[in-house]
Amino acid sequence: MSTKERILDAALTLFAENGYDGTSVEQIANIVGIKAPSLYKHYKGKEDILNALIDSAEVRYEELFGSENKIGKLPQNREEFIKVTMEKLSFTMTDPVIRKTRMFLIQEQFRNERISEVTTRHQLDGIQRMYANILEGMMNEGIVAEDDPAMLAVELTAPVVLLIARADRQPQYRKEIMESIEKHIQHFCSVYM
Amino acid sequence: MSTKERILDAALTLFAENGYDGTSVEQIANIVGIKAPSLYKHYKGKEDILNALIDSAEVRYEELFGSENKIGKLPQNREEFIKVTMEKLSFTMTDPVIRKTRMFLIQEQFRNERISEVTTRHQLDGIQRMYANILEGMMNEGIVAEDDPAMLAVELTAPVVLLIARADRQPQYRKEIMESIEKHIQHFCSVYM
DNA sequence: CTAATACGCTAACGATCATTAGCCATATTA
DNA sequence: TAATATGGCTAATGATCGTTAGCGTATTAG
Repeated sequence: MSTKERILDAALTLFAENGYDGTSVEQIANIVGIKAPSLYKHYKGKEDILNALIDSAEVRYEELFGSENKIGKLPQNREEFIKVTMEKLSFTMTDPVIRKTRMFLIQEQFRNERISEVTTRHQLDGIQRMYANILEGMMNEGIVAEDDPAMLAVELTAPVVLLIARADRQPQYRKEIMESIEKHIQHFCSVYM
Repeated sequence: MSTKERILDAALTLFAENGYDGTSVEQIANIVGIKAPSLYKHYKGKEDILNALIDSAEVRYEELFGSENKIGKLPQNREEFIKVTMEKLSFTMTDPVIRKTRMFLIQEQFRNERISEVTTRHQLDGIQRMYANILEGMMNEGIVAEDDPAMLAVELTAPVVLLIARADRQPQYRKEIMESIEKHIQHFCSVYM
């Protein structure tokens, strides 16, 4: 990894942990293993690092939820749907970069309009559009009862997003939270499938 | 309002807007109309103000969701339930103190364990326990189909909480978000009532 | 081979931060 | 009425912040 990338990586870790204002340029440099002024050979300043991080958050959002339904082929029944969904969520929940990006965005969401928008996409639009696609496909195949797919996607994803946010906040309850998520998905399926 | 209260009030406004680390003691003093050092006649330091704010957030949580179902008498039908719920949500969404408390907590949720817990109560446990009570009551009276009340409360409140958070982030969409909330509640009722 | 670029370093800058010391006027209490 | 407490003020402190200047070395380009 290049120094420039390692700076971004360190900044993401620290911003997620302590927020932008709670992180000093020196702390970032420390993790990278250089002195603070050397950092300015790679970025114009602290704000520049912040913007680069938002850029990479946008890219990651595209990778996760972007353009087409990235879940592979459509689940063919309730059990398969639950299995695939839980796997994807478990990954989202534990992958360090995704997790840090989420924590970083949530803390800085009021800082400027761009972060507000990215946060909304991360927390709402992205996942919901993805599941709206999946559910619509399953409706067409008669696996899911006919309904507004966008609406159903909200009902499915909102509790999950909130519970994942709680796991970020209180990682000591990760196991129980994972069970709550599964319980919710089971309930969702029992109502709509 | 006493100076001590006005300091808390100013701090809440600034912490909600710029976060704890993004707010200086001088800014707080400016709003109150005193000089920064005078502030130390009322609080030991900045951290002390933070703790007092968390205290008052806990009190507010108790007032909003605490002990008993505070929604008054049980709604007797679907229309009444929607009306009462929308009123309560509209208040929660726009009341300045509640809104600022929410924004403050969300930004500082990773700062320490106490804030983590209060945030969880504010965002999850509080509202959900309240609606679990209401829904259970309505089940007993045969208005709502028999089900796990806690589960149903999650399905009802999670999308609402997420959408309110979005309204905090992007107030320019408040109207559309309010409509989304109503649409979701209608959908919820059409499924379970 | 030489010039230029990239990237590390130290030293130092001014700005801002939270906080303390100490002074003074007013209000409260003994 | 005297003593004390309250709550404002100015001045100043040391710490930390982000950032710049400028130097040296190694790599790259012409």
